[in-house]
Amino acid sequence: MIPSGNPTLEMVAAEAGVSRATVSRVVNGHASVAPEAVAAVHAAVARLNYVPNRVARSLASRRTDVIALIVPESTSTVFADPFFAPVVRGVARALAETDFTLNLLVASETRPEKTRRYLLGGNVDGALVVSHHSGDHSYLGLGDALPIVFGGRPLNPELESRHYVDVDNRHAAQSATEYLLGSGRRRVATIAGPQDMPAGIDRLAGWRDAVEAVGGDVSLAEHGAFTQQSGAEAVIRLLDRHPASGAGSASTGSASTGSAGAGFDALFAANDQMAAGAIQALRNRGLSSPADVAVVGFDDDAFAATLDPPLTTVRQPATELGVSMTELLVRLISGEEAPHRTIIPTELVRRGTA
Amino acid sequence: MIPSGNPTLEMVAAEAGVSRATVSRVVNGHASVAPEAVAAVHAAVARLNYVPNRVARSLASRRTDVIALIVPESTSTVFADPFFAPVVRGVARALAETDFTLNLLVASETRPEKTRRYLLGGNVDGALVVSHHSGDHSYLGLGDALPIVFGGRPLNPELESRHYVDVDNRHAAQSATEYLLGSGRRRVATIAGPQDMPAGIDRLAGWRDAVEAVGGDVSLAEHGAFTQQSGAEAVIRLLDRHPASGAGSASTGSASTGSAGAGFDALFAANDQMAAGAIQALRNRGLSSPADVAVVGFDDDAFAATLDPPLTTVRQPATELGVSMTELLVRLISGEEAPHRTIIPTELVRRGTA
DNA sequence: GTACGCTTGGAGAGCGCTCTCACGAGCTGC
DNA sequence: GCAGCTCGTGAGAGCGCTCTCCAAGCGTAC
Repeated sequence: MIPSGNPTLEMVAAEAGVSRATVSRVVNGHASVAPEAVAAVHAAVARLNYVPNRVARSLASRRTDVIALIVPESTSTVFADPFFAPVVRGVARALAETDFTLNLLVASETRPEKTRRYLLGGNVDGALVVSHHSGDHSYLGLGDALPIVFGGRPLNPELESRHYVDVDNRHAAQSATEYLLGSGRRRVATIAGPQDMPAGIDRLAGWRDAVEAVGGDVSLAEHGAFTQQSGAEAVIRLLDRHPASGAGSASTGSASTGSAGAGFDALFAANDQMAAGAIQALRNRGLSSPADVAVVGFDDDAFAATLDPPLTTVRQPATELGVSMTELLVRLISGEEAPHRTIIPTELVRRGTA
Repeated sequence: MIPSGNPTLEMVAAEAGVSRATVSRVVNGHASVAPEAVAAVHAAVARLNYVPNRVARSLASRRTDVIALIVPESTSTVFADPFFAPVVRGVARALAETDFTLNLLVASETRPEKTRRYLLGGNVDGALVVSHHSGDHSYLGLGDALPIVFGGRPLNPELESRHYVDVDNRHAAQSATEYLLGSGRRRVATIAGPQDMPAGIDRLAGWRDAVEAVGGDVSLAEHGAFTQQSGAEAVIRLLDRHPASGAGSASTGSASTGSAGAGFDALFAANDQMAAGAIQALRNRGLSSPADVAVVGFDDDAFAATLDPPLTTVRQPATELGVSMTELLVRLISGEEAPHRTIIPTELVRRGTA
C-alpha cells in the first residue's frame, strides 16, 4: 500500500527547484552534483519526509536489493529446530552491513507455484535455500533465472552444480567416531538420520568410514528421524539386536540396576536430539553415559550443554553457515564468479558423555 | 534481478493475438473474457512460461501482496526463543490460504532507518511486529502510513491506540496464582520478568491481584530477565530474604538434606525458563518441587514437558497468536474496521510441579 | 576568436503492469 | 428500424523511478 499522500521524486524536484534526474542522483549518491543542488535536495527531502519508492526503483533498475531466505513449511514446523535460528542470525548479521533486506519465505509445500512465482516475479535479487529435505523440486525450474545458494549439499543431482555451503558432515562424523575409538571404546554404534537428507547420509557414511578402518562392526546402525523420540526408539532396537556380549559394559561407577548391559560401548548419534533421546532410553534400561555407553551427538544444540551429563557433540557452526551463504550470494548477485562448494569446518566439543 | 529474457505481458499478448489488457484480465481472473480468448492466453502463457512481474504489478496497482513480520535483531538473537517459532508458524499458516507472501524482516537496531524506509517504501501492504521489548520507537514515525498489528500490548502510550493481539497475561497469572493458593499453598512467591515488557509487567500484576485478594505477602517477589540463569539467581535471593519460617516446608518425601527450607511454599515464575532455573537452584539447596515448593511457569515452552518433573505452566497459544495477528492484519489491509484489541485465552497445563 | 574538453543538469524514454474509458458488435423492445 | 442495452475488447495513460543521451555553461589552449 502506498499512501496516497506519499511524496514522490517529482515533488522533491519541484520543492528543490531542480529536475527529477538531479534528485535521483543526489538520493543515490551518483555522479557529480553541485554542492548547492545537493543541499537544496536534502532540504527538500527532509521537508517532505520523502522516502523513495523501492518498487518503482526496482522496476526501473531491475534490482530489488532483497534476498530471500526460503524455508520449507515442514521445516518451519520444526522451526523450533535449534539449528535454524543461528542460521538466520548469521544471514541477518551478514546482511546488516549491506543494503540488502532479508525476506524470509515460508515455502508452502502444497502451493509450490506460489514460491516459484514469487522468486521469478522479480521480487528478489537472489535466494538462500535452507532445507534439510530432499525431494523438493521447487527449485529445479528456476534454472539460471536467479542466483541461489543452498545451505547443505543439494541431493538432487540436477542441483548439484549449484552453489552451496555445507559443513563437512562426513568427515566430522568420521572424526567423532575416531575420537570414540581413540578413547578406548571398542564397539561404536550409530543412530543415523533419515537417508533422504545429506546430513543423514553423510554422517552415516563418516561413521562407517571410521568403523571400517578399524575392522569394526558396521551392522551397529539404526535409523532415526532426528527427533528425540526416534533416538530413544533406535537405541532400544540397537539394544535388542545387540544385547551385552563379551565386549562392552565397562560399568565403572554405573548405576546399572540389573539390566543386561549393551552390546556396544559407544554411540555416535547423527544429531543431538536423538542423542538426548538415546541417553534417556539407555538410562531407563539401567545404562548410564558415559560409563556404560559413551555418546557423541551432532549439532551442538542450544540445550546440549544443559543435559545431565552435558553432551559431547560435534559443533556445527550454524551462524557461520548463514554468514557464509549470504556472502556467497551477494557476490553472485554482483556478478562475481565463486566456487560452487564452500565447506565450513566443524569442531568436536568435549563434554560429559564421551 | 529480472533476467533479460523474461517474457512480458506484451509478449504474451502478441503470442495470443489479443491486447495486453485482455491478458491482464485473464491472468488476474477479472471480468468477463470470451472463452476462446481465455484459452488462447493460457496457451500463450504456458508456451512462454510467463510469470507476471510482481514489481511492475505493484507499481501499477499500489498493492504488493506482501506482509512483513518484523523481529527486532535482539529478539532474533534470542531467536531460539521457543515462543517465536510457533508464532511464525501461525502466521505462515494463516497466510497460506491467501495470496499474501510473508516477509520476515530482521530489524537492525543499529540502522532503524533501513526498516523504516523499507516499510514506507511501498514494499509491503502491512506489517506484523513481534517484540518483547519496549523502548523501540521505530514504529512511531509510521503514523497511519501502513496497517500494523502488534503481537503483545505495545507499552509505548503513543502506540496504544494501534491494533494488537495479546494473551491476557494478567488474568492468566492471577489464575495460576489462585490455582497454587487453591491447592493448599499458603505463601506464593513470584519471579517476575523485566518491567519494561508488557509480559513482565502484566504477569507480576496478576500475581499481585491474587495474592492481595487473600491478604498474602506481596513482598515475595524478585525479578529476573526471562532467562534460566536469572531465574536461578532470583530464587536464591528469595530464599535468602525469606528463609524457612513458621509457614511452608511441607517437606513430604523431600530430599532435603539439611537446608533451612524456604519461607514460601509455592512459586509462580513469569516464564518457563526462569521456572526451570529456579527449580534447579532450589534443588541445589535441597528443596524439591513440588514437595517443598510448588512451581508454575508461563509459556509452555517446548521443553517444559520434558523437565523432571514436568513443569506445570500456563500455556500461551503462540501459534494461535500468529494466526490471529495475521487475520487481523489482512482485514485491516482490505480496509475493514477491526477491534484494536484482541485477547487470546490461555490455559493452565497441570503437570508435575504443582 | 575559435576549438575543445569538462562539469552540471534537464528532457524523455522506458521498466511491466493495471485500469479507466470508449468503442463496436450483437441483442432486445417498441 | 432504431434507440438503448450489455458484453467483450483495445487503446492509452499512468504508477515512481532510473538512466541515457544531449545541451548549456565555463575554462583552457591555440
